[in-house]
Amino acid sequence: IFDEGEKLNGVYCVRGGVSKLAKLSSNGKDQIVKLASKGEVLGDRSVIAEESSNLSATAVSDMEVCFIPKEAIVSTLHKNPDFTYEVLRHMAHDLKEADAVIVNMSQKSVKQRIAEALLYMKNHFGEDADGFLTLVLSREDIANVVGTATESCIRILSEFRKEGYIKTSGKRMAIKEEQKLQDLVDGFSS
Amino acid sequence: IFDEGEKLNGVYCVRGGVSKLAKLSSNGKDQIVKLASKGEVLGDRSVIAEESSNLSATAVSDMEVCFIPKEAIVSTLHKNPDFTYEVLRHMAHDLKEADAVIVNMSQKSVKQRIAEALLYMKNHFGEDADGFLTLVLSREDIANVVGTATESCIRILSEFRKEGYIKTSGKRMAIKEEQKLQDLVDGFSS
DNA sequence: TTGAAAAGCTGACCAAAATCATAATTTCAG
DNA sequence: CTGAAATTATGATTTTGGTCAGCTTTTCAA
Repeated sequence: IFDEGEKLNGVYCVRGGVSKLAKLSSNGKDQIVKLASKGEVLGDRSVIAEESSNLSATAVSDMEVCFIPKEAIVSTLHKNPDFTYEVLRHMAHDLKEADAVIVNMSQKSVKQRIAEALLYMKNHFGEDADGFLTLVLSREDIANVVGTATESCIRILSEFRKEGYIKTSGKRMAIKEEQKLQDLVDGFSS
Repeated sequence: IFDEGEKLNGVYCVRGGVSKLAKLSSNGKDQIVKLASKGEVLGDRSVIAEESSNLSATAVSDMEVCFIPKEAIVSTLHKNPDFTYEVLRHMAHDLKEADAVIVNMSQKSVKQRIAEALLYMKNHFGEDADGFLTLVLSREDIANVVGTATESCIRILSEFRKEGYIKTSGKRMAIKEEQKLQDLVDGFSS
């Protein structure tokens, strides 16, 4: 949808499908910073801060997006203080979430972060009739979400499968023992 | 100044000195999310998002702060759209910085992150006449900034000292070879 | 001034995770 | 359907960094 460093002249509103927002690190690996789905807006930070994008946005599944030009946003922000205030509240909330992510990244183990990512996928994107997660990500994408090597991610998912916490079918995954994963995240057992 | 979970009824404006904003992780360790100095505002996110604080703010050095009650902020935000817009721009910028921190945390080694922290301390807080960093942090605080164990932090700083990149005098530190540290951060050599 | 507490330092050891290598499986275009 | 490419899987090895333990130095209050 757009690339890192690109100058955006508008924002994208997600109508359907899922997009990953990633940032390239100096060692060449992508770090996925956010997964955006229906109702979420991409590029708002860059347009508001009047800087070029710090992230790239890529479709994970087929997507429908609509474009809102920069001028429309900026003029609404100036004309409608209530709107601005709401955007502000939203950003303040995002910032607090970002703090939580920073703490997770630096203090939790890869296993805990993967368990957390699975729960996040379930809670934010749901599961289908068979109990499989609606959002299908490659192991590599999951690894990039939690900031680890693809192999480590695969290994830990295999372990979860052997423990019976999840089941897999191709790249589709289903959570069988949500509580066990939650315990892992919370640091019970190990 | 205030604690995590506390309900703030105003923001604090830093007049002088330095404050650390930290978040307690589930394993009991503090993660320092931000160092705030003169001109910066503490607690703005929580007041704007109308949530209780997700961070604790602690003085690192003697500080002078002034308090601005919540009502004053909120009413100004509603009355003065330009002010709101500026706050919004500022937050959008902070969010982009937070993304960068997330990438650093997950993709860079402890050594790289410590080197980066030293450069950050120099660039944001300056150095005195003798070339020592103005901001004096304990090894433990530095470890909490980069998200590592205190011992690892000490070990790596010792290494930097032996390599001649920095010199130390008590807990005061001076950067001798800025370029070498920068090369480390950028991933040249190792 | 002194003695206890805090901070800094160092070594030994261990666990977590990255890397390298290679194989099996799945996906998909033609 | 079929073969190449991508993805998933797993083993072996190495590196990084955390933990534990003991020690020295600094700081600071009584």
